Amino acid sequence: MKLNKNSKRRKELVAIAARLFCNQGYETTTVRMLADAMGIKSGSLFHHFNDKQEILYAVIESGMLHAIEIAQQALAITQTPKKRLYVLARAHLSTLLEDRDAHVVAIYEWRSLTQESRNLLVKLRDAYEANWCTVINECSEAGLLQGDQSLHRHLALGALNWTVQWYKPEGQLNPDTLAEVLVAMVLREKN
Amino acid sequence: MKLNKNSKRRKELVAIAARLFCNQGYETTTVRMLADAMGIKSGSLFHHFNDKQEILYAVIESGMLHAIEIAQQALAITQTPKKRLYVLARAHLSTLLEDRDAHVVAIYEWRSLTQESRNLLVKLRDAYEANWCTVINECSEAGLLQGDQSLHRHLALGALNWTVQWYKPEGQLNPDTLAEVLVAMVLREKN
DNA sequence: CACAAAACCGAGCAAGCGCTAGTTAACCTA
DNA sequence: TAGGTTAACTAGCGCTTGCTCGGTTTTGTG
Repeated sequence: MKLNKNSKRRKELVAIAARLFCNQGYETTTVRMLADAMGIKSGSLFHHFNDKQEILYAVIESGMLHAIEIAQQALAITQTPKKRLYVLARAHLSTLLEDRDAHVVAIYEWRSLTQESRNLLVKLRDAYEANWCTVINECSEAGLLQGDQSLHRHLALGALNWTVQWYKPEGQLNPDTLAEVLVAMVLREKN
Repeated sequence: MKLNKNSKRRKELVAIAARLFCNQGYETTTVRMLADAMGIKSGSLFHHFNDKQEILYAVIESGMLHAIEIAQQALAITQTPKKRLYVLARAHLSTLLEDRDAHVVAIYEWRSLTQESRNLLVKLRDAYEANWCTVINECSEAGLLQGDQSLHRHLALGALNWTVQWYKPEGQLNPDTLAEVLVAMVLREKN
């Protein structure tokens, strides 16, 4: 049995699975729950995916691919180091908000992936974080920040990723301002 | 059947459960695995806990109670706002390292708690975060930082909590320095 | 040393789990 | 309209899960 990984139907199912995995967790979401939400019977699920873990993989992969795309686009049209740091942070927030389900799942359900799946996704994550390495290095060379670059990167990404725990886009704080504050924090500028 | 919540044996079991929940996740850790690691049979587990979820609750509660204790101690003997921010960050890192298992579980397995358990633990979390509210307000009144205090708190706690993802205490970076960098970041000071 | 309390054992139940097998129905294309 | 492809269905297998319960052993104490 071979599956069509790019089928339109499959993409719909992945989005539905992302929602359930995000809300209830991977392990507590049964294939029957997934099938119900998809409007099919549980057996039919395995026409689209080889097993349950493959659905989890597909959810996380889709979120990461989209994140990489958005970040590359933002950096391609931006020149100065400080602005590049800003658009990267802003892009990070965008993906965190747009594909919130997928990214929450990536953070919380990582350990339910097989080792093989993890290895593949680590490559995607590294490809994404390479953007951060580049931009932080640019800021460093421009004299905008001092010290351990990987430490700056980890602290910045930590502060950003933690926003899924508390940030509500319908509140007073908008993502643009949030990204600005984060840049000011990393570059030690009053704002 | 009434259980002794403060029994010594129970505390040992909670520490063992924390380790398993941290390494494999709550849902994928079976009561049989727990019992094995504890050196008893699965049925005997329910002599100490009413149900599996109660073990999860006990793990998280113990971590939070310890964190509150450490933070209070650190603040009790420290005066100036900047130093208080430092010792609070340093205490946060200490608990994150000493009770790593419990805190990882608190972050990742929150959703497996019953609503009732969550409500109880939210009170503990609020009690802990009240320290951060206080100290950040002190820094603000001393003119050390400007702007939205809760935003500063969320970004700082995010950067700190994310350390469980990457920080290895056996590496070059020691916790003291890490806490210093974090304070500098929050207060926008070069370091 | 008696005896209550605490800790543990061993067997197993009822429910739910991921997944499979075999089949049917709708749709496209030659 | 025949043949193939895709997507869905029904039914249920084999196993694991959290948890129960009656009985037994160990431990602490007056």
